Amino acid sequence: MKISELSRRSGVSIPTIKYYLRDGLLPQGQATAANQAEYGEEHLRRLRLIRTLVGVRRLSVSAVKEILGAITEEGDLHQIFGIVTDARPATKLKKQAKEEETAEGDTPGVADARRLITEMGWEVSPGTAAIQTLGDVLDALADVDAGIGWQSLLPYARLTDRMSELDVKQMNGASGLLELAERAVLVSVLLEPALLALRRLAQEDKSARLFSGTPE
Amino acid sequence: MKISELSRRSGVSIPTIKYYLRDGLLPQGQATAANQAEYGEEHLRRLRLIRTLVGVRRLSVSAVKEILGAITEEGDLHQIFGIVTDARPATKLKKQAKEEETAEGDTPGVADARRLITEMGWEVSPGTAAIQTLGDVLDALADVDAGIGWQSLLPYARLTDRMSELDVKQMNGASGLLELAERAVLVSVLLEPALLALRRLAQEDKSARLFSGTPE
DNA sequence: GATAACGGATCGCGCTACTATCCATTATGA
DNA sequence: TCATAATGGATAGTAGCGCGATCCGTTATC
Repeated sequence: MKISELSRRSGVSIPTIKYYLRDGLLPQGQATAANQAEYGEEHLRRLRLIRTLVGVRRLSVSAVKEILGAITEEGDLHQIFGIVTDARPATKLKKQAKEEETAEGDTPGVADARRLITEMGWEVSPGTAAIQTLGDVLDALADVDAGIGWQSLLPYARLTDRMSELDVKQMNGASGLLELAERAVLVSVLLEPALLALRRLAQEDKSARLFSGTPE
Repeated sequence: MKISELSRRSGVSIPTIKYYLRDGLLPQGQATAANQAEYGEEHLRRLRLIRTLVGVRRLSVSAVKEILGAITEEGDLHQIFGIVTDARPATKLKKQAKEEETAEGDTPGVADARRLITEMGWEVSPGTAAIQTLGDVLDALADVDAGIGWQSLLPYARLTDRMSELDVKQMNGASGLLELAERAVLVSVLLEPALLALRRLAQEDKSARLFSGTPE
């Protein structure tokens, strides 16, 4: 398959494919001459996966690159889950705002996040990016004085614990290791917007029953 | 309070504050002269909320603007929830990819999303953006042949249903209507990255127990 | 043997979220 | 009182991201 066919079958323009090739998102095809290369079905699968993560999940190209790197390097599924978990969604902000940003120790929020993890009995690697994310949110909640602390998140944590059991159940039925890894990415990453959408729908349903038509 | 004090107390640079004022994210201060204006505590609160949504939740400035508009316009809490739910997180993609994008009817995924909502007994306005989001994910799952359909999402939906009950419980204790609306935004929007982080931590825990050290 | 497609590289573009600079005006303090 | 600094308002510039457009010399195709 040449690049034009790859473009037609994937619906991705040739300049975009070239861009992904340059950036290392998509592996180079088998070169047959100085200016000819052959692409296979794996390239098509890859390309579809990339477009799904970028288009639907709205990950940055660099984040997708990290995830694809994790898939490609051989490793057990737990390692893949770990790297996928660590993949950062977007760019960071500048400094300013607070000194805590540059401090080398844990922020109060991160300490609370670790408390929550201990309370749940979860065993996770202590440097996971998710801990930082959770800590950032707890810091922000404290900053705006929302009255929502880590204990308030415990019931949420119990629900996500059950969710993750569903997640690992979705992993059955994949054949090869590569396919299993791709499936892990889909379940872990692509389901995220779906879960948020489900929560918002459920919120709308609940808020209709409780708050509608009852202004101050 | 003048702009320099607002900047110091919020940690946001003066040019950025000016930018938010221009963009209508932050209401203008009370003008006391041609080149003097007075800002109050509400401006400080607003600014902190903006920085939280942009910095922690990583919403785009335009999305934050929509949400703040929803807060400010008087309305019942259910309306606010609805508008917050509809607020789009990022920019759209170009066309191409599939013809379904431009089709005016529902995609198969959106139809499935509506089936799921019916099955859950949820009552939501039929034009909610969350339905589209959910449909997009279902379409993407079908495209990559993941074997995950709307029925697979039912157990997830039941968990998010319980989550939303927690969410509305968090709404207690706010005094004014404005404060209630801000709280709704925090619970609905700011908790999203926290929930994803919790799910990832739980996934790492579960995958460690099930998959670690068992390569092909 | 003309034409089209190929790969590879470079340049440019539209968008976002700011940042920097300039300006005339107004507060501030020795 | 008068130099200095800060203010609001406007305009212009910036960095990064995700591509698209174009040129190039080479190679398949009819």
